[in-house]
Order: sequence, then structure tokens, then C-alpha cells
Amino acid sequence: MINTAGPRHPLPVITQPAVCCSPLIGRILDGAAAERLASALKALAEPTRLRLISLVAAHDGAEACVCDLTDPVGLSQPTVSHHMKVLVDAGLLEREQRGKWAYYRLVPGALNALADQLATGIGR
Amino acid sequence: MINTAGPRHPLPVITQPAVCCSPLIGRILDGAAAERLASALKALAEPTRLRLISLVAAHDGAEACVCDLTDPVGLSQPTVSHHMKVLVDAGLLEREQRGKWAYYRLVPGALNALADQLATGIGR
DNA sequence: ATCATGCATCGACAACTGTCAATGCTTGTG
DNA sequence: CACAAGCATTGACAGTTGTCGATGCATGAT
Repeated sequence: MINTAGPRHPLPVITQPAVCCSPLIGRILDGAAAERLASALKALAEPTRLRLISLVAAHDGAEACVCDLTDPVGLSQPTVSHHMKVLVDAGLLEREQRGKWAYYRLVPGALNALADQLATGIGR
Repeated sequence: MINTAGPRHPLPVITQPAVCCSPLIGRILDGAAAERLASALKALAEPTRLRLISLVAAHDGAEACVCDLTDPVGLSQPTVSHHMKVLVDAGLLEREQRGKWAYYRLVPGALNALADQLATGIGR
């Protein structure tokens, strides 16, 4: 038997403080919203990509090209290119071709937007 | 040839505003830190788990047992149990056995902590 | 003690993902 | 034009992951 109404089981009156107001808290995520948030998070949920983001942000002018990143990350150029594409597709990085080089920058506010989606208003 | 020093290429004097101060921005993530952050994010980067978190938070008393979740999520009980374990292991949910039921709650502040790690201080 | 219920674990399988070497494309240079 | 350099794309492969049915383990009720 499945209980769809809620805990109608031994419930020692646990009344949590009214904690609310995030995409995750306060309302129930439908499938589509969950898919979108998840795919954005998937782009971040990878050690190499986290390091790439941090390397780009820490680089001179807050931008970097692939040849600046392969060495610090210790991976092949195709692999780095692949990760950069994932981050661009996720809207976290932007790419600009300048001569032979492709420069990558953080999309301003993108990380913040993601962070807000995770926790806006929770316990603040 | 690899350019490890930075863009010594055609650089049209792009001086970004001083945007800083997050685990991702402002300092470079080492491998270990990247691994830890990534594994926490991996737990979240899945549509079903996002929905489970939101369902738990929206449930009466901000807690729910597995039998409350299988139906809304439309997956088998073993699959839901598996996802809940992933979320508990990631420190996002806590589990309490009460009689025959296992109740899951949000770990207070866990989502916020993750969100802060993503974007603390960026552009604020 | 026996049985039913709620949940976890196991084994299996398909789908996805990170990685590389090889190759192709584009831009700047001799 | 030919060549080199930077980057993207392709194909391949191993490792990971989401899912399920079957099974096992507790707990509470009869």
C-alpha cells in the first residue's frame, strides 16, 4: 500500500521553522524544471570543469584560451575543448574567436543565477 | 607551443571589473577541492533527485518516507531508495528510522552551503 | 510464531560520460 | 601558395550511472 497523503504514521509533532522560497523548497519541481536545473548542474558537477572555470576566472583579464588551460589541467587539447564546449552550452562560459585563438570568459551572473536557484531565500 | 603565462596574444585591453571571492572565482581550485565540490554537485545534478528534494521539503513537516515519494516520482521503490541514499551520502538529506518507516529531511543549511560555494561574493 | 509491510541490497543491463589519438578546419605567416 | 599553429570534430573505448526485478532484513500486527 502506498501512502500518497503524507505521514499518517507515528509523528512526534515535528514542526520545522518556516523555511521556504527556492525552486527546490517551497514548491514542487515538475519534470521539465527538474530537467533544466539538472542539466545546468551537470555541467558544473565535474572536477575538471570546475577547475577550468576557476582557471579562466583567475587568468589575466578573466579570460583564457585553450592553450592556456591544457597544461594546468593536465589533459589533452581535445578533452579541454570538449569541456569548454559543455560549459558554453550550459551558459556558464562565453566564447570569442580572436585570430587563431578562442577566448573563454565567465558569463556574468551565470554562476550566481545557478546558486540562487539552489538556495534563494533558504534560512536567510 | 603552450602559452602558460597568459594571453600574450592580440589583447584589446579588456579590463574586467574586479569580480572575485568564490571557491571558483578568485583562487584556483586544486584537484582535491574540485573533486569534493564536484561530488556534492553530482548528487544534485539529476532530475529525479532534484524532484525528491523538493518533494521532501514540500511535504507535511518537511519530511517524507520512501512510500510517499515513489508515486509522485513515478519510479520503483528500489530506485527511490537508491536516490535517497545518494542524497544522504552527499549530506543533503538526513535519514531517521521511525518504526517501519524511514523519514528523510533536508539537512538545514546544506543547500545554502553549496550555493555559497558556487557564487559567494560574485558581483554582489 | 507467523505474516504483512516498508525499506535496503544485489545483480544485471542499457545509456551516458570522460578521455585520447587521429583528423579536419581556419587563421596568420613566410 | 604552402606551411604552421590553435582549436574543433570524429571514432573508439573504458568507466560510471540510472533503472528494474528479485531478494533479504527489520518492524509491527495478528
